[in-house]
Amino acid sequence: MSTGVNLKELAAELKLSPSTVSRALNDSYEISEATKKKVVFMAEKLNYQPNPFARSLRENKSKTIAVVMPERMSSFFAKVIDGIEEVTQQHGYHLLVYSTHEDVEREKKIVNLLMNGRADAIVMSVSSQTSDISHLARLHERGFPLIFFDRICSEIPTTKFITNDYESSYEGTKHLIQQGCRKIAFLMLSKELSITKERYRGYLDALKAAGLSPTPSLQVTCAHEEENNIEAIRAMLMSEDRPDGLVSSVEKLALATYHAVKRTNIKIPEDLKIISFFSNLSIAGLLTPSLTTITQPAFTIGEECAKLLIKKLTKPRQPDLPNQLISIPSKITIRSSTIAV
Amino acid sequence: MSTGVNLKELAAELKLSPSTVSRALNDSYEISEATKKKVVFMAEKLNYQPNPFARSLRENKSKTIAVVMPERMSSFFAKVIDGIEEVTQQHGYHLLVYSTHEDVEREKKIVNLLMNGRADAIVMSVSSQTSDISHLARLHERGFPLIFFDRICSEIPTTKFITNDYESSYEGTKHLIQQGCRKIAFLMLSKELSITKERYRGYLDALKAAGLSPTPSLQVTCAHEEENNIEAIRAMLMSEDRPDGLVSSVEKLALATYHAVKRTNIKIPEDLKIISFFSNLSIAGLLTPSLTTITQPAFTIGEECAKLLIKKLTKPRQPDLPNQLISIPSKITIRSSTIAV
DNA sequence: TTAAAATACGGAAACGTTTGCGATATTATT
DNA sequence: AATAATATCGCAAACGTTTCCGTATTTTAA
Repeated sequence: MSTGVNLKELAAELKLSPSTVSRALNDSYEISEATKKKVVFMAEKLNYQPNPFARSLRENKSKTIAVVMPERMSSFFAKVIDGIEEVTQQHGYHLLVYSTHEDVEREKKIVNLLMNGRADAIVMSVSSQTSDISHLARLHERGFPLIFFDRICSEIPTTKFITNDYESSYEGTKHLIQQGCRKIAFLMLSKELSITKERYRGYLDALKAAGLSPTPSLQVTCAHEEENNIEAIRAMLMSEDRPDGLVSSVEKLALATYHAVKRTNIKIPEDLKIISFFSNLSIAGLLTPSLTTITQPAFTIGEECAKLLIKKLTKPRQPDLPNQLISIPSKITIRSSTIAV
Repeated sequence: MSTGVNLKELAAELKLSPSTVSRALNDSYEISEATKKKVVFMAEKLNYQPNPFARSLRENKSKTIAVVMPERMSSFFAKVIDGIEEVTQQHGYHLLVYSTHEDVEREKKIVNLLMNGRADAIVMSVSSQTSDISHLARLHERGFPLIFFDRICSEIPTTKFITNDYESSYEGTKHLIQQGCRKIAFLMLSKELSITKERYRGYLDALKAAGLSPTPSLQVTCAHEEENNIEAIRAMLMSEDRPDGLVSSVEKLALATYHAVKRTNIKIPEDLKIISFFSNLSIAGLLTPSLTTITQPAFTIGEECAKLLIKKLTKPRQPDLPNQLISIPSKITIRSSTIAV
């Protein structure tokens, strides 16, 4: 595979030195307008493309951002990356995308590989297994630009973008209560996850505010394997203490719940009302009955992550990413799954 | 941001020359086992990470593969990338991922950027707008490794991975006919797309084989905007010549059809039977009624693309990617949406 | 015992950029 | 008119690897 002409060849063609050509292409003040024109014209003509690795080596930056997330087949993460790409592409940045598949070991391997400077920054959402955060701490201590979104790592003092997990969960639970629910289940992934902690807290506080007490058996922690989740949820739905309402803290568990319900004779919303954090709006409306959702601003979260990073990476003397938690509110859309009958 | 030690510093620490250390780490036969041990040990101790750009510059390869696809929020493409990542990660390759959002201009920009060698190969599925393929032809003429999947570009003589589009569509249409359908609609994206051409051909041939003639007004070409698609489909479903069966050539149009049907009093499968190319199996079972699907082997397609590329890129003297069309069969799963009543 | 071959390592060039510094020619200043 | 300032460009180093080549030492062959 032959890459096209390089700087030296372009310079030879112009009877100029490589340094002059380089400066001309980078619009340096040291070069006259006349030669700039000539250089740019010839560069176009020969379709000169600067070698990205030579440039990266020299400038010690890659114009690349790495995105590390737990899974690819999730409309939430897909939208976040779309948002990131939207702004990074405008600034000529490239995206390395990695999926950990909820596996910490894979996450560690990826993060360690990224320490060699292949990317200028990392924006990530941690895996549900992540409890040991030494790999992330090391990254940050080295001064590597690191941003978290959604599933954050609060111990690491950097910028994190989330939605208002607590409030949304509180409001969602409150909505169920207002619709007459008294025994409300809560579905979550690992309890270590920042989002489950916050959403669980909102759920509990809403119960308490209504004078309800949580039922431990109705709080089920799920895993990666869908079929197992469906069965666990079905068992819970059919138990003695069966719930009349359910809050799912993530999209996939709402789908698992619909599957579980299909295996019973439970009726939604008559016997069970459901609300879930959910990003795939098109699907939410197609479920039967349509699902009341807490919609995270996925695309915006991605955009904001990228904007901050681009600023940090392109402006000359930027400080470290501040230790702040930026919350962008979700929106609750009431559909049939929580309509009182 | 401080990257760790480099080769020179590591060599100094060991009182060896950089060349020796480099060879030791690359397990060269010129280095004694004793010093290899010492070098590897010290490298581990100092956490030496080779600079990827220096290596890329020198070796003229990036250990990176670019994936270019039309959209990210599609379970099919997500699964394909998962498949690609599964094998590339095992070989230490990285993935640059780009979404064209079905926009040719964006596709061209991305492809042209990729010509500078930032990636060692491209695996792509073209946008629905792509009719001018000069950017892809140029890429291939330069000897750049290029693989197509799903939405291929048949004019370019390289390897393409698809599913058995024609046969699956033929069988799917035949299934509708067997269930009693006589007026069968066909939904597609751009007619330029390889997949619509093949799937449309299968549809037509199945009609012909059954002695049915296609109705032009039942063949609707959709676009990017979901709401427009829904309305176009609804209009078609409510027209004089309303269909009693429907084949959707892509997943998103099946969802649009369910939305359209919700706005009418049409009953599935009583009034209308539906089959679609569809990858999100979990969702297919949750639709009401559950959707009969033609499931493409998305993950496998990704794996096969990656395997071929890895072989081409890592083995010493590999020939160019052969001009071949590799078909991996889809699987039809019959669900309620096509059950005769 | 001596020449040849194998072993183990170092020096330096090369990959393609960017940039500090020096050099020349041109213009402005006094 | 002599000097200083400015404009424009080239030389060479540097980024961190890999690898060609040379060299010194040791081993093998005759």
